[in-house]
Amino acid sequence: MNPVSADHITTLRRFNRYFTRRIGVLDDHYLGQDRPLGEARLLFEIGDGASLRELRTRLGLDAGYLSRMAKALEGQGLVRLSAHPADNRLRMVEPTPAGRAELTEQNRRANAFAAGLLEGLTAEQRVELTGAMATAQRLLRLAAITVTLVDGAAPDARACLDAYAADIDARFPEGFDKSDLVGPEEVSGAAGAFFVAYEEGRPVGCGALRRLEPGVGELRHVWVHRDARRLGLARRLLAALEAEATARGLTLLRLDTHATLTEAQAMYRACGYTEIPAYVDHVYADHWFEKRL
Amino acid sequence: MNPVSADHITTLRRFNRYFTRRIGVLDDHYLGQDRPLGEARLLFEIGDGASLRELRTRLGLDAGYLSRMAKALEGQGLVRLSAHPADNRLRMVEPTPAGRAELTEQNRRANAFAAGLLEGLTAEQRVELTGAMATAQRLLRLAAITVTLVDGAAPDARACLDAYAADIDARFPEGFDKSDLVGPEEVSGAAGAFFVAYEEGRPVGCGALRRLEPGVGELRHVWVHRDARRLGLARRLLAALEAEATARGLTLLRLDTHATLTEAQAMYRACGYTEIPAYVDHVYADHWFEKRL
DNA sequence: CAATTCCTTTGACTAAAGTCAAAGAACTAT
DNA sequence: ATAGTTCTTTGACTTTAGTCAAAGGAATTG
Repeated sequence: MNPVSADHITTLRRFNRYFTRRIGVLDDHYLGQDRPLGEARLLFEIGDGASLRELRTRLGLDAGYLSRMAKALEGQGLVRLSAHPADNRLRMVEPTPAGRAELTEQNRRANAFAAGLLEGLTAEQRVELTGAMATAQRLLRLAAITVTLVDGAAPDARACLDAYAADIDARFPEGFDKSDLVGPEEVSGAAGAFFVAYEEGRPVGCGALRRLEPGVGELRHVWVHRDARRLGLARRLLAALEAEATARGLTLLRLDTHATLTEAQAMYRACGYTEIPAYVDHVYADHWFEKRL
Repeated sequence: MNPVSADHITTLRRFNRYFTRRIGVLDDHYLGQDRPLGEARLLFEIGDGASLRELRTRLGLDAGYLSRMAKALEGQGLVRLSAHPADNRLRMVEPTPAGRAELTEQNRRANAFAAGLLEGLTAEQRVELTGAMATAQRLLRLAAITVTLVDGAAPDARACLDAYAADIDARFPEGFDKSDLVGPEEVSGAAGAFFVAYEEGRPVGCGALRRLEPGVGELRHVWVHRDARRLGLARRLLAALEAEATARGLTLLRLDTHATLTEAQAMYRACGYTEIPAYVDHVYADHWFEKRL
């Protein structure tokens, strides 16, 4: 990793200070106008309903503390507590109509606050500001995503492949059959490698490397979760796969893809892959690429 | 004011939520590693020294609460309390060497945290991210600045003019004499107008409009505080002055400026002012502009 | 089916954050 | 010089946020 310049650190910290002081803190204040911030946040996080367990992990709260806050909200008539239909240990929390009304009001206030911030700007400046925020958020998210080598049989790996299969099943006119996915043994140990991208603990992307023949590898199942697209994550995955291939002494990488996946093809081209004739006959493939490492 | 689009509000709120959750909160956590957050923040805010009164307004704290926290920090040997030399009601707080050491450590941690955030990005992405943050901050600041009409004799107006005079005294090779400033009566009532730009309660810019002759006005002393430059504030001031001139039935605005103030000249040109021959003989003027409203 | 794990509740605390009002010393304006 | 204002301190509180451990019912696992 190249070292981080002091200028960048200063800019980030200055922005952070300014932003949290001016906006973050104020926003919190608006959120919990009449009730403790903890309760207001909890109500917000409950949204359309959730289990206590989910809330506990999402907000990082103590179980006892959460239990009491939920009871307090129930006492105020804002939420209803019930047992989970399938697992009686879990408790479900749902907003009542009064709770929903409060959420709507929270929302209205937050919107008014945001609108107030933008009001002093011209239309072009608003576009510039929101554009800059979107850019910053995209890059902050990308920076927080880690790409790790996992075993091909790991639950996260299989979960990614299932999600991948569901995604392309919906995209290919002919559908997609899961039997076409690589088996765990094809992407483990000497045979290959499997990478999973994690964002805040959840798998949001994957990519597999498989040995085709001596010196030649194949990339398969490069996939990014719908919510994590347009961040530049596919390129990160590709870079990890290529580095792994190089480390394994492979000098040529091949891959096949489907005509409908035009963005994928564009990305492969942009990353130095060139289209080649079919190197293998494959049900779902109609474009083939390779890159010399 | 044109209405704020819902898309912009959504983007801003989404960014706000993501940012405060991911960075703001964490940063606070790092700041107050071994001591209560309140004390850590107070120490940070004390910096190289401040009065309790200043801290109270800056942090918005209760006087009693602040007094106790300051005493707690003193008890830990981190700050020294003393009376203000000129005003014995005020108490000054200064960090001791131990306090400074703690600040340095706070700083180190915050830097490490910021560096960690940027680490996963390539050099170009870091430039893009910090650029976007700088843009966002600039526009958020601009949005928070209000331009108000004040009396030419108001203390804020005179304070701005004094700062303006000091600024250009340092820039003009021949210096600048304060007697050249407009008098309060020239920019009040029917004779003229005076605008002050405020950022979080402090005056950070000004501009004066003076009636020259029927239908013709003159702009004078358009100034922006050093800390508030490059935000686009001068244009805002100009817009306010022009709107006022229009409201007063003026159809032509004139102004003079000095050869050394090249950015000012560029701005006037960009805002539709055209250079004209001298309309008045004036010590500090060697360029003249006008604009038809 | 017994042991273990999971999830929530309850009791018993603590620390931090903040509020309010009274009082007193120091300055300011008239 | 006096009245009013400003700033800080102190006492006496309250609320919020959070921790820890014990306990019990419900699922899971060997």
